[in-house]
Amino acid sequence: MTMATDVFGELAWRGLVYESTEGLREVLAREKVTLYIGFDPSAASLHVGSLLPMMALARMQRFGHSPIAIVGGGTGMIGDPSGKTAERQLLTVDQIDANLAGIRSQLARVLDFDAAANPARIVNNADWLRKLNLLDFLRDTGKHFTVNYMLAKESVKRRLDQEDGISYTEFSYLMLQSYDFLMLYDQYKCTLQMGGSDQWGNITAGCDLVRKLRAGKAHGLVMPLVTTAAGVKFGKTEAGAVWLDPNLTSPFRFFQFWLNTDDRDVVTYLKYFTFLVQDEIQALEAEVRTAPEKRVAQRTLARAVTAVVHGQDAVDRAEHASGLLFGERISELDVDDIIAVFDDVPSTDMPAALFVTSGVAIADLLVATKVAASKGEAMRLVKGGGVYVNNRRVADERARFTAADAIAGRILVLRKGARQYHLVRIEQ
RNA sequence: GGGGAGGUUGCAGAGCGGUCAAAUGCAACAGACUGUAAAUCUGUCGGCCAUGCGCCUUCGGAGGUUCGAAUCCUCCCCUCCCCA
Repeated sequence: MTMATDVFGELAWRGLVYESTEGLREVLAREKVTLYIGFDPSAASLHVGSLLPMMALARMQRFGHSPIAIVGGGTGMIGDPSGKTAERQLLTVDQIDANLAGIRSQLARVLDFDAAANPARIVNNADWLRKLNLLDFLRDTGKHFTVNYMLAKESVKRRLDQEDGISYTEFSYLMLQSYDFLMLYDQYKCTLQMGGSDQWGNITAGCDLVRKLRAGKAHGLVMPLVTTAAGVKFGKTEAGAVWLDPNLTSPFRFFQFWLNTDDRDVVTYLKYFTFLVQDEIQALEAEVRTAPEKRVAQRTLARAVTAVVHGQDAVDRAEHASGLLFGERISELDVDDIIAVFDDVPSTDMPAALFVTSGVAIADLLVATKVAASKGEAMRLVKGGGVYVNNRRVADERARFTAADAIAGRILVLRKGARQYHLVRIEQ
């Protein structure tokens, strides 16, 4: 048996079922449902954390269910207090609309909108929330929420204990999210909401609302939070969050992020973030045990995820670049090849006039490219042996570089630490 | 309205007239080891010039006392706690 025969079983062996409502498993086995997951529109791009729900929608669709991605253009204006310790910065309508467009295209990478029987949909809850009338809302929906219940919510309780408290705005979030569920139930017969484990309270509240107002049975399923064995926040690197937008996180860095996955996490991530089946993952798990240094599981993970998000071309280029960067001598490479390899890597153009006679000091180079925040820091880095030019360690913190040091007189490859690269192009 | 505690370098948290760019922990960055992993160990961790034990800007804000203040005084702003 290489694949669970029912979605619920499939999700379960992948470790994606953190909690679910009674009877969901049977419902999913019996009928095709419409389900939804909400995505946060507070940025113009999703990051790797959102990959888990994205993949979840795709998995559901593969089993014949109809996925809806709801982008919270309405609720995004409010801000979900779940998992937040501080009040959110409110976004303007324009910002949110701009963000929606970006997110939409990213979701489109894993969802099939043209499937005949169960097409995926993306909806914006602003369509109904923005035109909501306060009095009607309070009478029809608000009546079904007791403040007692809302106060008991974990996310609210935590904020109540805090000095800053919680605003009425964010306090209302629960009702709005529940209202979304109700609207989707009405419009698309949507009977299942999924999300991260922090959404459990919001989701069950929605189920209750559907039951009270429509006498319908709605379900919820939440997935675990993605953790790292090392205890750091998932999806962060030295350079910050790992985004799905290639302009924010280059495919090369994206690929590298996955490739650098901890041995202890890699099997979990294969289950979470790829479509690989049980047999394949088990084989990789064995590989991690017997030959961890080969990093086969990490490589497979990086390939699979990068292919889904950026396409096979990006995978090929990232692997090619990785091979060159971590393998051969850079200075032996062809300039055009280097420029191609470093296509993804941040770069800075500097006028040729600077590179004549005495040249540019390494510290100035590091500051100009923002590899170091200050000259003092740059000096320290070099002194500590953490700076490389053209893959050669810079030994002297007062070293200067001229066009003669550049590859073909045009390119200096700066590197900080093991793998943070920056390309300096000398303008001709 | 009354009483009390406090705001310190990313966070937490010492310092309470000079030896304070400010202990310690965490985070972060670099190095060693290694498998582009983890753990561990080492170093760094305001800025500038340069390499002197130099200069500049920092300890909620504005003034003041002093040869000298994060440390004392005055006023202001903000937070928390207790009482009403």
